[in-house]
Amino acid sequence: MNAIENSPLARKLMAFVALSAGELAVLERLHQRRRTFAAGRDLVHQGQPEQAAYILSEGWVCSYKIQPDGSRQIVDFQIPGDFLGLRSVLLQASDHSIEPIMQIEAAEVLADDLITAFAETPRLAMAILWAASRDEAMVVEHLVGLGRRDADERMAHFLLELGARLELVGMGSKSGYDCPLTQYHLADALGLSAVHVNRVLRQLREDGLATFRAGKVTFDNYDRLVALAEFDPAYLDQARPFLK
Amino acid sequence: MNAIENSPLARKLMAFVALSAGELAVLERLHQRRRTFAAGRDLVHQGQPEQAAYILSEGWVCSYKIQPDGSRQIVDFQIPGDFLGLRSVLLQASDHSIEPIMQIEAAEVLADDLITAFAETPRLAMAILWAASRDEAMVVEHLVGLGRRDADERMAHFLLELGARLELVGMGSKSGYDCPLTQYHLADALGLSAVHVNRVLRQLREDGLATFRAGKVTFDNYDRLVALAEFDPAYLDQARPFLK
DNA sequence: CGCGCAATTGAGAGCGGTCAAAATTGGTGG
DNA sequence: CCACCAATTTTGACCGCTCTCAATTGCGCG
Repeated sequence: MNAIENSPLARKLMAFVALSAGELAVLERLHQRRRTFAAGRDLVHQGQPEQAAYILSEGWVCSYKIQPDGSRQIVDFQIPGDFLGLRSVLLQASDHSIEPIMQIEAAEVLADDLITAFAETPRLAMAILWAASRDEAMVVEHLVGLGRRDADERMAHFLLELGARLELVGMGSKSGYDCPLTQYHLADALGLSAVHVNRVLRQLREDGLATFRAGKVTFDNYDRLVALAEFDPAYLDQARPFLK
Repeated sequence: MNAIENSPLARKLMAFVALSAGELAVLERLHQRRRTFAAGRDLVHQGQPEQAAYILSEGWVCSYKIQPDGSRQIVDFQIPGDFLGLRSVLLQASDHSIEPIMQIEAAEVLADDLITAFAETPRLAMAILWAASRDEAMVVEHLVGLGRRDADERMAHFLLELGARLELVGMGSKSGYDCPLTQYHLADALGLSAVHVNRVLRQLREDGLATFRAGKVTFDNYDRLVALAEFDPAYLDQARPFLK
């Protein structure tokens, strides 16, 4: 039986707080209303008023903004266990779009259900707020990368961050992970051209650091990659369950 | 008498919700514990556990991250009426540093006081969450700029955003505003070198778009500047008090 | 008056962009 | 199983934006 505690979200939250059976039950309740979305069809579109949030249980999505000139900047990717559109539940129109990279499964979460759950289980609320704040820290780190890292470091850092996130939900390790992104996705996320992304990937591969190929990322030399990226996962704050 | 409703924070929040006398009184209570900080002395330092948040009432500060190689990326600036360290009140160690750009005045806000205030006045809580979400949207827009705008557009967009924010608290207009930043601040925020910032500013000045000089920003041609930056202030969400 | 910081300007180099084309891959239907 | 098409990946040539290095100027303050 694949109980709730093996869901990606529960795995992630339990890295932060140990959740009781009761809290897990509340979490499970939030997972009703399962829905499926096709690749490429926007879940949320820039400018729309937003109503519900989602818990992503299968597949990857990306959040992005389109510029007037048509170029796209991906703000971040969400993987299983991540919330979608959490911040905008309470608030105004969405300022960005959300697109599934592949067919995904997500549980719709109504604002009221979330508020009820928070009231019942403060520790669960803490854990979810922790996750939200971690998402924010990732956006900030992304911003820093765009401002202050060159293309190689950016790519290395990106691959490592994604690996660390996936590891937390049991979908990756220090040797690598499955990755459905195209080089265009990488380009739009890293503020590079797709052509240059390709060159950077070749460089990493030829230097024996990492391989991005056929939907798989392989860390050929994890430590040297960390050194290149100056990757310090402190901002991910996933080293310690500190509320036992 | 300079009542609470003329404080920068109240002015800003009232662009979002009309606050009652009672709500304003609660807001005023949060402004006890006034403190002064000198320029250049970090309020919060990267990696420290953080305890309190602040409401900035006078002066400017910047939030930044230092890279291992010593370079600095400024994530955003805070102006009067902004919260400092709000997100990290509930949570772990700060992932960034906060430094006053000049001598500032700020009111320390304890987590408990904030929670009490939220419980008493849900509308005030809504307004503060709106402000927090607006801050996040600004970080995202900043990220987009670093990824997808060239130096001129970036600078133009930055000057316009700051102008719009200052206008909301009564410290700026479409003709310009006082700005205590150095060109090094601009460089660290925009992901450019200080040298290039200088060239970009000269360009804007010579093109008759905007002048940055002697602590003042002057919009010489607001509309053309907006066009260059493709500045769409929708993400600032400050067009409408929609909860009367 | 002189020190230090901020602003300014010039010259040269390089990272990453654009344009263009070819090779590879995966999916689809005959 | 094979042929074909679209999407993705790969590579080369050239260009330009922005960086670095270096020097100079301007300004506020002791």
